[in-house]
Parts: sequence; C-alpha cells; structure tokens
Amino acid sequence: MPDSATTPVSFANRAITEPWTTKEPPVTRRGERTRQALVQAARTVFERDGFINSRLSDITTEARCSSGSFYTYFESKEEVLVAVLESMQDDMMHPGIGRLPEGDESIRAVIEASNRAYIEAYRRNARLMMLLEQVATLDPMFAALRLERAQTFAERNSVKIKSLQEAGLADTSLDPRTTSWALSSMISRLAYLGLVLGEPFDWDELVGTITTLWLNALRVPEDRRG
Amino acid sequence: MPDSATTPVSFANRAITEPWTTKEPPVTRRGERTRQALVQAARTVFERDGFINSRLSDITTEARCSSGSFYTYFESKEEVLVAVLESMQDDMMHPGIGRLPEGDESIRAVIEASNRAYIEAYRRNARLMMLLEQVATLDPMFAALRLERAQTFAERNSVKIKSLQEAGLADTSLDPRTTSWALSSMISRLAYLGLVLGEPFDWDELVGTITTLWLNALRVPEDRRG
Amino acid sequence: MPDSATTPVSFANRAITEPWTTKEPPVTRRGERTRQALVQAARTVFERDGFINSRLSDITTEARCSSGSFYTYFESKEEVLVAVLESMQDDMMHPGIGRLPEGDESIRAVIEASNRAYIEAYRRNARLMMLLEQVATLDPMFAALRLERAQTFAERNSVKIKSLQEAGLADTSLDPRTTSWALSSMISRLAYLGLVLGEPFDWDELVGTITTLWLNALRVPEDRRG
Amino acid sequence: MPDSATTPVSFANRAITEPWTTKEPPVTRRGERTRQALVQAARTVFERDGFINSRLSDITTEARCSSGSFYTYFESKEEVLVAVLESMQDDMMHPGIGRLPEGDESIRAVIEASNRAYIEAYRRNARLMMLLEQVATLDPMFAALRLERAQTFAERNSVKIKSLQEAGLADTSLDPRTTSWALSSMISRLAYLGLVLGEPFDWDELVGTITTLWLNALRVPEDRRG
DNA sequence: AATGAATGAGGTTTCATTCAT
DNA sequence: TATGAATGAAACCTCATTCAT
Repeated sequence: MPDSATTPVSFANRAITEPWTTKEPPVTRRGERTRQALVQAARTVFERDGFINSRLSDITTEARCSSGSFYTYFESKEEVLVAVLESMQDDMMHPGIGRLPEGDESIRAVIEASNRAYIEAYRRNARLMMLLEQVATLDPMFAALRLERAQTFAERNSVKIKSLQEAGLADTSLDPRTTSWALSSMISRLAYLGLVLGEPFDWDELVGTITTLWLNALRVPEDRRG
Repeated sequence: MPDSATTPVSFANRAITEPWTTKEPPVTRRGERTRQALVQAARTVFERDGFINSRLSDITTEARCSSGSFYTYFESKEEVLVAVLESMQDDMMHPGIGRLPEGDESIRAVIEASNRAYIEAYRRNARLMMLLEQVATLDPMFAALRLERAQTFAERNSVKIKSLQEAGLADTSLDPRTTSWALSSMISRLAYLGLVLGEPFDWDELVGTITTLWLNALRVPEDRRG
Repeated sequence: MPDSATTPVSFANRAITEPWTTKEPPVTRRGERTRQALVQAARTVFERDGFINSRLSDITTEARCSSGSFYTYFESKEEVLVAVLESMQDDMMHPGIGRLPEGDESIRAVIEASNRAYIEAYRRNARLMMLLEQVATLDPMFAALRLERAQTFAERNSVKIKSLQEAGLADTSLDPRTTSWALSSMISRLAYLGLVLGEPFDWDELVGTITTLWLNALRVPEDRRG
Repeated sequence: MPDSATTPVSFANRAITEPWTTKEPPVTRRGERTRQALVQAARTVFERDGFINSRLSDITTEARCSSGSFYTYFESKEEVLVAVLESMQDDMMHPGIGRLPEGDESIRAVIEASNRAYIEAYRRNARLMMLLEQVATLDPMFAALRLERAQTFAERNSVKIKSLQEAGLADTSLDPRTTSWALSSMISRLAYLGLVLGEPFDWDELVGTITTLWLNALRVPEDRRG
C-alpha cells in the first residue's frame, strides 16, 4: 500500500519523458546500444559515487565511449539521471513473482505483502532512492519529482482507506488523505533509515510490526483482519 | 515524543563540539564576534542556497569579513556547517513557553503537545533540516550524525512505549523499539514532505490525526486517552 | 669522465618515464602538439622564473592554451618538470659533433674532451641544472633523481679509474669509488659556481687546469699522458 | 683549507649585518630574549621544513610568541634566515678544541685536519647548508651570499697554494686561483652529496682520500708530505 | 614590547560542456 | 555517429604582513 512498487508511476510517463527529454532518441541500432550503455554506466557510477560526486568522464569511461558521445543522447548530467530513475521505475513496476497474495486473502495478508514488496523494491534500488533524496534537495525539478511520486502513492492509499471506511472496516473519524500520507511516510522513512543510512533492522519483524501498526491505526476490527 | 524538541540532544554536547572542532576558539571578544558573525552568515547562506550551492565567499561577504578570517575559525565548509547545526540544536533545546502540558494532563494531550512542538521546531529549522538530509547523502560523517539524531529519539520513545505497556495502556504485542522507530519516522517524514518539499498540509488537522493514529496504533484504551 | 654528457643516462629511460607519468599520452597529432608546446613553454618559464616562482598560468599562457589543457597532460607542476628534465637528458645524450676524440688519442686528450663536453652541456642547460638543485632541496623525489644522476657518473668513472690502475697508469693506493666521486664533484661544482651562480671563469683555462689536476691526482705518469 | 670552518667569514660581519638588518636591535633584556627565541625557533623550523615549506606561524609557535612580535625584530622571513645563517657562522667560527694540529706538523696533517674540520662543521650544519643552497636558487641576495662565501675560501686557499709553489712544494704550472676553486669545490660538493643528499660515504676513508688527491693534484713531493 | 585577529592577492585544480575532425 | 582535445569559469585555500588593542 505504500509507494507501492506494483504499479506504474506517473512521472515515468508524463513528467519525465515529455518535458525533460529534448534529444532525439537514437535511430540506428548502434545508437540504441550506446545510449543503453550510457544509462547502465550512469547507474553504476551514480550508485557508487552519488550524483554530486560523480563525473561525466567516469560514466563515459564506464560505458567505453567518448565524452562527446554522451551529448549525442543527453543534454546534461541531470538528464541522464532522469533516464536512470526511469529505469528504476521499470524495475519497481515489475515485482518478482508471488509478491502479491492472490484471491480472497485476508486484509492483513494483503497489507503485509504490499509492505514487504515495497521494502524489497526499496532494497534493490536503495542507492537510487538515496540519489533521489540527494537531488531533491538540490534541484527543484527533482524535488517536484520526489513529491509527485509520494503523492501518487498517498492518493492511491487514500482511496483504499476510504473503501475500508465505507465497508465499516476502518475508523471513520480519520481523514483518509492525511492518514494515507502518514502511513506511507512511516514505511518510506523506515526504508530510508535502514537501507540507506544503515540502521540495523530485523526486516521480517519490521514488516510484521508495521502491518500491525497500520491495522491498529486504522482500527480494523480484530475479527476481520484475517 | 518524536525527535522531541523538548530536551537536550546528545550530539550537540558530545559528538559535535569535541571531535570535529580542530581550530582554537577565539580568545578575544573581537574574535568571538567574528566567529559568531560567520556562523550566522553561514546559516543565512546555507538556508538560502543549500550546502552544495553555497560558496565560502558568499559566507564571508555576508559576514563582512575576509576569506582569510574564515579559516581562522573553521577548517572547511563542513566544519562551519557543524557549528550551524549546533546552533539549531540550541534552538530545538529551548522550546517556547507552554509547549508542554503540565501535571495530570491526559495521554492524548501529552502526545499531541509533543508532536506539535516537534512540527513547530521543524518549521523554524526546516531549511537546516533539509541541509542535514542533503549532506547526509554526501558525507558519511553527516550520515552518522543524522542517524545518531534519529536513534536518540527512537530510544527515548522506546522507553516511553514500554512504560505505557507496563501500565497496561498499550498493546503489549508490539516490539517497543520497532514501534518507536515507526512512529518517529511517520512524523519526521511528514514534516519533511510538508515543510521541505512543500506538500500542502493543514497542520492543525495533521497533528490531530497523527496523534489519533499513534493512540490507535498503540491501542491506548479509549477511556484512558483523556 | 665526469657526469659525462656523452652517453645515455639511466633515469631518462627508466626512473622517470615509467613511474612518474600517470596521465595517458595523447593519441592524436593535435594532442601531441599541445603536449609538446606545454613542455617547451614550461622549460621557457622555468628557466626564466625558476620552479618555485613560476605559475601554471604562465606556462599555459606561453603555450597558448587553457589552464584545463595543462591537466590533460600533467598532474602537477612537478610532473611537467620531470618532462622538462627528460628533454634535458635528451640534449645531454646527443652531444655536438667532434666532442669526443677518436682512435689512439692520448689520455689527456680524452679526459680534456670529456670535461669540455660536460661543461658545454652544462652551459646549454645551466638554468635547468639550477632547477634540479632547487627542487632537490624541496622534494625528496627530485633529491633522489639528483643523487641517482650523480651515482651514474660516479660509477662509470669508477670503472675507468680501475682500468687505469690495472694498466699501471694510476695510483693504486686510491680507492676508485671515492676518487671517482671526488673528481666528479670537482667539475660539477665548478660548473655550478660558474654557470649558475655566475663566478667568472676563463673556461678554456679552467678545463685545462681541471684536466691537469685529474692527471696529477691520479698520478698518471708524465710520459703516458700524451 | 676548504671553506674553512676555522676562521670568521666576511659576510657575517659586513654583507649581512650592515645592509640587511634594518630593525633596531632590542634594548631591553626581555626583548633580547624574545629575539633569541625567534632565531632559535627559526633554525629549528627551517632545519625541519626547509625555508620554502616553513611558515612564520610555525616559528612564532615554536618561539612561544605572537606573530606580531616577529615583526618587532625582523622585517621578513628572509631576514630571520639571515640571522640564522649568522648563527651558523658563529658555530663554524668556534671549532671544537684540538681540531687543528699544532706546531711543525706535516703538510699532510695540516691539510687533513682542515678537511676533517670542514666535514665536521658541515655535518653539524648540514640542514642549514642545504637551506643556503635552496635560497641561493631563489633569491639573488642569497646567491651572492653563497658565492661570497665560496670566494672567501677560494681566495684564502689560493694564497696558500701560491706559498707552496714558491716554496717549491707545489706544481708551478697550476694556476693558483683556478686550482684553489677546483679543490674547494671537490670537498664542498662531496659534503653536500653525503650530508645533504644522503649518499653513504665512509667519512674517515673519504677525508684520507681527498687529502691524498689534493697532495697528488698539487704534486707535493713525496718526501715533503710528512 | 606583546598580542592575535584581520587581511586579500594570488595560486592551484576541477569538470561540465563545446567543437573540430 | 563517434572521438577526445580544448575550454575557462569558478571555487578553494594559504600565509606573509598589517594593525588595533
């Protein structure tokens, strides 16, 4: 339910690809290969050194191409970062098999699976998430991107909370939007603390506790939790 | 109860002042004045431009002193940032009057006041908190500082949660440490989203909802909330 | 026989080019030209201003290129100095025609020609030799280089002295190594005093006297001197 | 006989003290103590770090006085170096007891003792001699000083050589001045190579060989050497 | 005579971006 | 499409010297 890694995210389709990409996409196969190599190299370098501490020359060296070629495909360092973050979205959009419970699973199981999937996706992309946090403080464009991402999930969760309330399964005195933001925030910050800053957590236990806290917070009736 | 702004914080006294300051403190009044001017100027510049995008020359210009004077008191931009963050701690350590409820106030009132105080302190220092997030992704020293800060509050809250459990006022199936981290994370992320990234929140409503969520999450009995 | 300018010198081939050059050599002709211009400009500037008092900007101005280009080819001022000193070795390795006597020339003639060639080579490179003395007192790397250079010549002369002794042409009570160092020192210091510090010498007379002193010192029999 | 350490040197009395010292000497005892502390500290620092790599602040710290006090006694870094070099002259002017042979000692013994005394004095002041070489390449004033020093010794030796020639004890075909410069150069360079650059020499053997070389070079008759 | 804070010109170095080939 | 050399604006930092106290 948080920042869910299970569905496409808006900015990958609209906010990024449209207004920020000005270079023509490659037309030849060779060009496509070079562009891909640059994106992959950029991811490697960014994950290793961060955005600020990386140099374009590191990326082109890693991609085994010249610095001039970089500008055939990207306008700037920022733009290749956008492409790298898009590729992260691609990953988060295709969770591993069996991540989501099927059929008439209990509420608890659904929430827990969602939380677990989020943590797993975050783990795979922890360095890039750190990157996103880093550049969000540097460039309003990325701040907007960061916020947009959070908004997407908050809104989605907001709808789900409202459904639960209407089904008599959640505390109706809670404002759905605020509650959604609060619960999403909880897990995204925990992922950041644990997977980026390195606070040691027992992740199985953590997911269980978070799930309980959500159910408690929403006051899902004991006998309907699953 | 979160990152509480109501009590002294460890790193302000121990971690920062001792190991990170290598320059001799000024001995004359004039020197003290100049150093203070530099710290104040650095805060102004950092809040305006961020850490990465600020130049030492901006700071010295703002402080109306020469670039050489900067190095009389600080080894580097990092070191003056430490001093600025210390001054932030000083502020967070001295909350305004009446922030904390007195005597036999209800549990809800205590938690709500604590959350409100946190948000208020965060608001006053929002740009510096952003700074801390920014440098935490750049420099392990600041990452450690960031984490240490979070740990302090998580541990303090952990103790309080345990007390509530022992008094039969909280769900004993919850692990106190994990729960503490989760609830602290919720509010600190919300403060970041709202006060740094600019998501528009109704803060009064937000504090109320957060407080309800905490009470719900901990399962504080309805009739004991106040 | 002293610091002989007539044969290749070890450090030009081994010690310098290998371990001290970290930048990739240029691959295009244009790059080669720029690198050469920088080395030539550095020599001009170093000879004019010395190593300490020269600025990188002087060198790039002289080479008509940007400061950034300097760092395309060299890591530091030290490194371009190494390249300049290499070029000096190149010069000292290719003495002018007729510097060395041929065939069954007399001992005196051989030694005198060798000394004369040394002085001439020193004269052509006097400012660079001063540079080497200067940096030898500043940087252990160059001190080692200076010493290595002296060792090379001392060892070569040592062998020659031993030959003379074995042929009954030199005082066998003299230790060849010490004697070699002493005689090499004599001429190198004289060259320094005259050509660097500016003591006025009659160089023809000087070479003659030095040669006599060597023959006397070694006790080469009167009737075998030539 | 070389750069002899056994007699006062001109520049200490004339060249340095007169034209280069512009500050008034201290009048109080306290002032005298401070000035002495600064000279001593400068020597320590210069010997440790060289002239170029030393900072005035190191000197004043070492002397336990303020940077301002330095300028009470010296005009510049150069000037305190002059004072330090003067103190070296003082040392070289007062060799240890028994360094020089007395009475009707043999020629060999006199020359050997002189050479030994030179090496010993050089050893005591090796770092300062390096300093002198260093600054001689940087500042014409010190180059002149360096040369003047060498001239003094060369001239003194020149006179002695002439005496030996007139007494029929030395090769009259040798030009006294040139010969004097050559022999002085030999030992001063050897001292530099061994004591500054670190070439390992057996000093007892070295002094013996040098002495033999001098006697040979001058062609002092075998039966008159002692 | 002593202090120590203040000065600021002057140097080195980086690296995103451009451009001639 | 690819290359890699060239660019040059910044930005940091040092330390001899001055000066107010």
